[in-house]
Amino acid sequence: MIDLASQLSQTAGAAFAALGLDAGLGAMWRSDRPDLADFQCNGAMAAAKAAKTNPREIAQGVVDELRRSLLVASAEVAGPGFINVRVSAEALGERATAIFRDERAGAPSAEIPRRVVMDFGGWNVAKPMHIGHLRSTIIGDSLQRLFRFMGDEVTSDVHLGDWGLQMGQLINEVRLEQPELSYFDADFSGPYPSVPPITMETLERLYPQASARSKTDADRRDLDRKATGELQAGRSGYRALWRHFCDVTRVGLERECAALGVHFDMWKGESDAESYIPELVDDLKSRGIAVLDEGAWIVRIVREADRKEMPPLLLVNRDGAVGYHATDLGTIIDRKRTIDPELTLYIVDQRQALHFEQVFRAADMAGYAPESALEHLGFGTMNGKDGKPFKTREGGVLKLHDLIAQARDAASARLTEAGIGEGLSPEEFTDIASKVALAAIKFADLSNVRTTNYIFDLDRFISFEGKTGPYLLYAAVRMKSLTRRARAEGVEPGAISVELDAERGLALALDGFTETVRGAYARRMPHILCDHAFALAQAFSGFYAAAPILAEKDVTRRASRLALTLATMKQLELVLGLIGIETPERM
RNA sequence: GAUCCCGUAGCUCAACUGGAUAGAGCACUCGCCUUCUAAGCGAGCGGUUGCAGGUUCAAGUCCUGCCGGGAUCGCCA
Repeated sequence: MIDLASQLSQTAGAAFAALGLDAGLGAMWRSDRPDLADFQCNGAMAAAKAAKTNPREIAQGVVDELRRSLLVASAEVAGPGFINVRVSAEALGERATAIFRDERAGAPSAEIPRRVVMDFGGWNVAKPMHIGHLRSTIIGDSLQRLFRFMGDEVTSDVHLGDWGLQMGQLINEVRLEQPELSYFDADFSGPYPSVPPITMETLERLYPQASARSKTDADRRDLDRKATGELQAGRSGYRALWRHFCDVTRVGLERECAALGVHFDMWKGESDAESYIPELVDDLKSRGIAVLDEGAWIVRIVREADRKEMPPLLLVNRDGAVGYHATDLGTIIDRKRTIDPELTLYIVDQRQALHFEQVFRAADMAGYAPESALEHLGFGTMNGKDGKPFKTREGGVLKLHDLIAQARDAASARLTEAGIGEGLSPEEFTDIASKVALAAIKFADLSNVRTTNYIFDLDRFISFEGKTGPYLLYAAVRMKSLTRRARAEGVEPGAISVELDAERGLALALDGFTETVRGAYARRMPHILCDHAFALAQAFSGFYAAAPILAEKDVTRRASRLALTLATMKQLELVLGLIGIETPERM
């Protein structure tokens, strides 16, 4: 299953090679001048620069070769040495037909499947999921779907923040409010009560309090550090209380995950690295990788080539407690022994870039994992219209739960307004509204380039027109409707032949899926998938408006258009699946 | 202070490894529902890519300086 661009690249590459030049110069891609060409190649100019010859001459040689290809309807040299190619209608029709028959609708597979771990570090115990957490969850989910689709063996780990200072802060905050709890007894050894002494609501209230006090009050901070150290050292009552924090939080997070349609293979946390910490510390100390400095054990990771300051990795602080540097290293050891991944991806806020740089270097120095097998996939933050971290009108953070609820309400209102709800059962109505809402949210977020900050605009997130998730669903639903009708009327699909401009555009869009998937996979960029989905839906909408499909009288042509529709539907559902969007049957 | 990222149409965002006339959506102005879902389609309007230099046949993209915004910089994660 080779896409047109690759086939053309091979032909052009061979022509370059025949001239004694690098075959890679023959790379062709969709032209950004659709008025002039379907595909273009710029290699002649680069080649001429290196060889100090005339680029148009080289280009002409390649063009002569391209013209022999059955794919090519026309090929010519333009401007300083651009090579412009138009593919034949026959080639486009065959390619579209092949996509129609292909289970993967033209998508490539990984050449060598790998074991891949995806770490979604970002959620914390006791903190509710707010819209700031949307990105790691949605981006990570899209990537795990994409990597699996490519054939990799993916293990996703939610990797909760459950082991740091915030645990000591919470313990002390609970102690302030409920000092009578037996968990604080030094000799606590009681059974772990089935009813937690705190609820998620309590935790959500206590956490900001605790954090604020710890920040402003040095004495309190010392107590929090001490409690954290004791928790990590195994103090029984603290462990029991901590376990409650984790359990209560997890129930809430799983609910949000279900609402978002996101799945994790493992619900591990920083604390799961605990058993590896002693040997990790010993190992690094004994090999002289960790050194004592100002009472703390650190790993110096500076390199000569560094231009920026590289603070050392803090392995054990002067109170004997470990932070997330150590737990991340411990987790690397854990994964090495249990999964032995060839690649680990950390889908975590861009602001953690330095942290991961430190951890990766240390892991490499210690021989736990080569730096090349560890990748931090940072993402930008969501800002408000003022460019600062997003706040609600009341000044608080918008909870993910509330965002989803608002989107569902908006979707329900839109469905009712369009009169869709009348013939549907309440269940189906709710299901459709939910799918529309999720599509709106996910697409609005994922269509931004992963690495940059962007402005969160609620209206845009739940809007249903233009370049939005619901637009894509609408296109898919039209295709499904046609499919149902075709089945009912007994119309069969046939070989695709490309006649109209709209059909040509749609066939070219379908062909681009191969490169889309390859690019999104290589760069770990879901927005590339979004762009393709939109371009495909747009091309289909144009086709739908321009050409009768089942209403077409000519039987062969009708069969071709139905096949084109089915191919598009399959590919659109595939790509939507990769960004975590489900399509309803009607809307 | 040091380092890194960002600055593209009124607004929100694209632009693959440097390629041709910088593309979408929203908003605004027109036109299109007696045939397959108008959450749609077609057309128009809208740009000195923050500023000034430089490299190149070619710069939104690379280099230098400046302006504006953000992030990070060992005991919080």
